[in-house]
Amino acid sequence: MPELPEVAYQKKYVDATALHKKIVKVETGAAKLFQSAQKDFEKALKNSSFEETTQLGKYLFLKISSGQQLVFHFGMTGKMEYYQHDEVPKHAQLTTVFEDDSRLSFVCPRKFGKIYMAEGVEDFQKKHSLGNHALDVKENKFLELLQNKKGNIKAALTDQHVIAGIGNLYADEMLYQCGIHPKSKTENLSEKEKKCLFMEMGKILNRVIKTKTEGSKLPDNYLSRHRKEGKDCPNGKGRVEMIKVSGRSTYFCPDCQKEK
DNA sequence: CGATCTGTTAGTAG
DNA sequence: ACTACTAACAGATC
Repeated sequence: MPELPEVAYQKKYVDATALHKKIVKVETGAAKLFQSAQKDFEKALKNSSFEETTQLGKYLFLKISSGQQLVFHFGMTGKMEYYQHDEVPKHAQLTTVFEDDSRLSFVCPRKFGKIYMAEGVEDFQKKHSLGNHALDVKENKFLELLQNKKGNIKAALTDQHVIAGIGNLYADEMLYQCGIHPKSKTENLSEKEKKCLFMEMGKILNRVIKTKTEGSKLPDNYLSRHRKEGKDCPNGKGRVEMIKVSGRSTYFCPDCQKEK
């Protein structure tokens, strides 16, 4: 569940289900996800409650009564599950049992996720030198960030130290919508192209958040809906191709996106 | 069976 | 110091 829109959905989910309930019991799963001792998490969470949530890129913060922040990174397969029964879901890595006997689990089958305890959001951001939340970045700042980036544009867009929240899927979408080849050097992009990327970043992320919350579909002219080799490009004549860029599978239309 | 998947990070080499 | 590429992590799904 990993890029910014999916995490936004998880935030809404937690807000709607798990706030302000006293935690009476804590259960932990695979040790490798925990970035400090599991005992410390149990100690901090027990008899506390979740007060509010904050999102920064692909990270979700749950503030507990002490002011500390429980932080989740969803890896590739993490998600939150709230439920009333006492059968713990498969691959639950952290489960908090509330006073009313309902539960919230962080479920993560592939165990690529991470769980931290932080003193504050800004503190955490600094410590991990994360960029700002993609939807909070202003156009000027966006242009400035791309100004001195070497390498291909896709790597720059998905670099969490530059901007937090864009992953493989929506980077491809942004590049497709702007007709930019994913291997184009960032320094070769025109002002117009960079401004297009900025605009599409906001448009796409907000659009995806909306579809996740409403359960609706993305527009047909989105590449995400044709993300398979050989599929017809929604714009016309091209066919979708898959290449590796910075080690990641990258889908694009060679007809709409020419390399620079 | 093998290929693929929305992510990060350590290691290596330049 | 920065940049670029690779492997590794682990399970589900097609």
